[in-house]
Amino acid sequence: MGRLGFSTASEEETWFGVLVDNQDRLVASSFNPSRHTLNTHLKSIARKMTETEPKPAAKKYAESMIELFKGRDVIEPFSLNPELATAYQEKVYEVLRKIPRARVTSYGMIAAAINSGPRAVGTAVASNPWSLFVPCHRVVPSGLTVGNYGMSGSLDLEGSLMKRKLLRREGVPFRQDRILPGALWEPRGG
DNA sequence: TCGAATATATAAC
DNA sequence: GTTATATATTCGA
Repeated sequence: MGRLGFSTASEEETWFGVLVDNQDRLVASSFNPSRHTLNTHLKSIARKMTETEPKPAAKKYAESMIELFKGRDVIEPFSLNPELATAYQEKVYEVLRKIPRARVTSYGMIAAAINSGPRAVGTAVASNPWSLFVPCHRVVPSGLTVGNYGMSGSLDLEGSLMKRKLLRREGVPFRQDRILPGALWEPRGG
């Protein structure tokens, strides 16, 4: 692994940051209202990499994050650096990337699709390094509540509210605090 | 509502 | 290496 690049952008009182490798592949992305929390989080990820020397990075990813944050599609292609993912996590993330915009699926449905268990899927989804680019916010509990969302590592009410906001902006239909069943998307096997 | 089952990941030994 | 502990869950009673 060569040198890592780092880039941030800000919008709507939220900070967005990406780590990229020397081939411009995404190593990680994250966002948080607190710039400090965001930096701390990305730095802790960077420490896991074999080298962590910063370099000026492609700003386009941070800007893409803002597009995704606003619920829009991103045309700009991106590729992912898989170094941080285990084989099992890759299987889960492969499913996540297929979830269409404005749709959701559940931890259990993913588990069924890859012959695993829902709690295991939960831990994998929770450690998704590529916030927004790999849409882990589209995974919800089977009861179609919003469920949990960790922003830059922290699990709190803010996270849930953010998850709900992201889904609503994409066009996921809600009634009160429940997602309407029509938004449910079933992962096809493999 | 509550407890058990469940498949991973991680830390400690 | 191996074991213990913790999960962004689920299902049944």
